[in-house]
Amino acid sequence: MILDETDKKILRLLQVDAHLTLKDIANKINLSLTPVHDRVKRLEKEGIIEKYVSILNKKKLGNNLMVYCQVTLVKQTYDVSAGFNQSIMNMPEVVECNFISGSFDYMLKIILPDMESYHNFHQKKLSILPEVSLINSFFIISEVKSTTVLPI
Amino acid sequence: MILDETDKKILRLLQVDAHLTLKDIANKINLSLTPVHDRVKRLEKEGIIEKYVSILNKKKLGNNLMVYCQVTLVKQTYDVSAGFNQSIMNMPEVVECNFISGSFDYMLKIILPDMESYHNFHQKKLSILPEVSLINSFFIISEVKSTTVLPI
DNA sequence: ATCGATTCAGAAATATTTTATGTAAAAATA
DNA sequence: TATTTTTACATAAAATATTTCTGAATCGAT
Repeated sequence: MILDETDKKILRLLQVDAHLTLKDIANKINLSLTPVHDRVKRLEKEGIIEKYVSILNKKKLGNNLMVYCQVTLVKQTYDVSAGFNQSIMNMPEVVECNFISGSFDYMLKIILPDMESYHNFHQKKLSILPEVSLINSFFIISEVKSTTVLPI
Repeated sequence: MILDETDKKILRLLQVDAHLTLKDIANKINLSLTPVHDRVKRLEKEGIIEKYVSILNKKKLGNNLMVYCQVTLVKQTYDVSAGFNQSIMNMPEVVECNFISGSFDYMLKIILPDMESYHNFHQKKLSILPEVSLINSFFIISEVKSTTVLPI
């Protein structure tokens, strides 16, 4: 699927604010409702637009700690890896998990209320997994940038 | 601000799908439109709901490479740090940047089309910064989990 | 030149959001 | 305890937004 400049303009706008109305978008890119509507629907159908979500404020929800965890598995076989993946999917505090090539196997990003919660998570949920051999934690002191916007 | 169970139910729904109508939400939590409307407006006003965004498909936009970069600065002074932060804010391929305590200073997450783009980014945009002393890259082989949903 | 496909505009129909009005229960005050 | 105030909710009407319909203009291909 080929995106023309109009598609890209729409995507750039919707990435930043999904609550813009079709009319808002139409005005901003000098078009009528119809093409904007049709294009958005097409972008949704094609899966270019995956979903619309609300971004909540971490701190106001009491989540004041973010941690990167480098995890090394006991073995690098498919079974061990699949078992680990499965466990991670059911951990809401793990907001990011990526399989890595390097001196460890996974990079995780964890969001939690405080250090006590992290201690608990580390001891009772992560290190307890049979697939996990080593955990290396990096505590985030300050968030400089965090965006869902992709370059288009 | 205190969130009751009804607020939390609304937030859980909107985090996953911001295109649910007030009616949809009202039905799902057995309420009428008014309280749902009023609560959502209050959550927006209080900043609990920060924004509504569209999530786009990386691969369909041609971004097939994700990299974590551990960056060490030349000095850990405020000025150097502030200069680095400023530069990062203007780099659309850097979707995440966090100041870290540990054996390096920053953890970055980069999204790009391919290795060639990364090579270019590394040489022409990142390592060229006067604040940067060392870059350590970890290439993501496979994305296991990536969510904007916070545990509530 | 004509046909078909694509892209867009305008308007009507439908659905959603917003506002207004009112009621009942709980909390606060006299 | 009685009264007032506040809070939370329901229903309905008004204002907006989305969706669908109809048709015109442009571009390519035959």
